[in-house]
Amino acid sequence: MAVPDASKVRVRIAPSPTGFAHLGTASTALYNVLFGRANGGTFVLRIDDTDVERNRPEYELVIYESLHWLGLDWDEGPDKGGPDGPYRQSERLDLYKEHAARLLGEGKAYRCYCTPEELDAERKQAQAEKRPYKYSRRCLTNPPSGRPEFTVRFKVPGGEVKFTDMIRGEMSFDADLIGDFIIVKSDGYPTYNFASPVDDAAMKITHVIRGEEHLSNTPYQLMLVDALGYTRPVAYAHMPLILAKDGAKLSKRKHPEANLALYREQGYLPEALINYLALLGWNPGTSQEIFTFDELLRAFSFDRVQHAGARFDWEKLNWINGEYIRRLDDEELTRRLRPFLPNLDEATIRRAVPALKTRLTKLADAADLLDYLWTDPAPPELDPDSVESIRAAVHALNGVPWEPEPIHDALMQVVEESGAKPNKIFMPIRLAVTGKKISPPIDYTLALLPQDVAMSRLQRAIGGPA
RNA sequence: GGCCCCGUCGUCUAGUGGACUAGGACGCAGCCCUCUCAAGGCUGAGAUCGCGGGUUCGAAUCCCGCCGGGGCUACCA
Repeated sequence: MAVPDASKVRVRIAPSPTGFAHLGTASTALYNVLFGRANGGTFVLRIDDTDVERNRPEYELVIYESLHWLGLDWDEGPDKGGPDGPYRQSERLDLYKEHAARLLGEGKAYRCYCTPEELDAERKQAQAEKRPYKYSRRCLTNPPSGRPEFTVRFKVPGGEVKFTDMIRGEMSFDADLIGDFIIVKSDGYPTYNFASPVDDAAMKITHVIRGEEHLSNTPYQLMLVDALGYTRPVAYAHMPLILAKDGAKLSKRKHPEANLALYREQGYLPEALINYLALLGWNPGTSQEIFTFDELLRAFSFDRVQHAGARFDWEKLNWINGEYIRRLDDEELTRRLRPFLPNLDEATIRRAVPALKTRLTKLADAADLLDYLWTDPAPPELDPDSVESIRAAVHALNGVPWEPEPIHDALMQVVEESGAKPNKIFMPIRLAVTGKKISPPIDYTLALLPQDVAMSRLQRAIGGPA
C-alpha cells in the first residue's frame, strides 16, 4: 500500500515484558519491519511495562534476544535510545500525568472513587437486567467523599469514530456504546488504552500495525488522540491472530508453541520461522512458498493479508525449515549445527553434514541421528544369520581404508558372496554399531566412527573376536 | 448479553458473477529410486465453497437471515 503523505513513516511494536517472548510479537514485528523497510521508515521498539503486577525486567531481555535472533532489529528503543525516548513506559510516567492533568483540567476526564467491588456490582446488575454495561458516571456527578484512592476516567464524547485499516478498509464504531473508561489506575500508572495512543502520538508513529485483538481498542485510543489535540496516525493495520491447533488464540499458558525461545532451542532457522510467519495470514498471490527476506520485502502488501485468524501448523513449519536446511551449504550447516552437537568436534560434524542434510527437519534432530558417536549402544539380540553376516563383515573390513567408499566396496563384496539382499547384511551391522534400525547409509555410518570403535562394536555384537 | 472481526480440502491458502469438472502448498496414500531412514521424481485420495433463502440466463463470488469461531466489553496489554 502506498504511503499517502510525504512525512517519514514510523512504525513500532510495543510488547509487554510479562512472560517469555511470544510468537505473536515476532509476527507483529515482522509485518512492521516489512512495511517499515519497504517504505523507508523507522522501526521503534517500545516496552509497554505499565502492569506493575506482572512485569519482570528479565523478560525485556528475552524480547531483545528473540527479536535479534530473528533479525528483526529496531532503529530506536530502550537499549538504543533515539530522539523520542525514553522508550520504556515506566519511564514516561510524567508524560502521562501531564496529559491526564490536562484532560482533567479541561473537563474531559474526571476522578473516579468507586471501589472495584462497587464497579463489579454495577456490572453484575447490568448483566442481570440484560442491558449492555456502561459505567454509571456516578463519580462525574456525585462522587463519594473521604476516599483517598481514585482512578481517572475519560469522559467519552460518543459519536461515530472512523479510521482506516490497511487490511480491512474503512472502519466505523459507535462510541455511544462505550462507557467512560479508566485511563489512570489507582497506582498512578496509565492503562494501555491511554499510554499507547499518547506514546504513539509523542513518538510520531504514522502506521499502527498490531494484532487484531486491538481492533476494538482503536476507537478508545482515537477519542483520546482527538481530545488531546494530536493528529491521528495515518492508518492502522490489524493483523489476523495466530491460533493454536485447536482454534483458540495462542496463549502462553496453554500452548508451548507460543514461546519464541522454543524455536531456537529446537533448531528452527530464524529465516525459516520468518518465512513461515510471513505465510501465516498473508500470501503473495503466486505459488511461491520459499522467500528470502528481500523477496518478502518486495512482495509484501497489506491488501493480501487475510482477515481471519490462522492456525499454527508444525508440519508446514517443519517442511519450510527442512527446505532451508537443505539449501544451506555444508560449511554453514556445520556452523549452525555446532551448538546442537556439543559432544562432537567440528571436523566430525563437517563429515556428517552431507548425510544429515536431507534428514533434518530441525537442527536438534542431529543429536538423535549421531548419538552413537558418543554413546555405546547396547549390544543387539541377533539371530544366527545376522551373527554370520557381521562375522563376514568384520573379516572384510579388516585393514580397509576408513572412508565410505572402500567400506562400501568391502561390504558389497560380502553381500555378493552371501548371495543375500544387501539389507540382510547391512541391518545387523547398523544395529550393532548404532543400536538403531535407522541411520544414514551404512558406509557413512561406519566411516564417521573411529575404525577401532566400529570394529570393537561389531566384535562385541558377535560375542568376541571374529 | 452488547459491539466488532471472520467462515473455501485436516491445515495454510488461490479465487472479487461465466475459462471452477473449485487451483496450489503442507500433511496423507501408492509407485519409482534405494542397504534402513530421508531427500528427490511421479500418481492419487481429500472441499455438497458454514447453513437456509433470495438476486441473476448464470453465485464460492452480490443481498438477507441463521449458525459457528474469535476479539473487545478489566484499575491486562
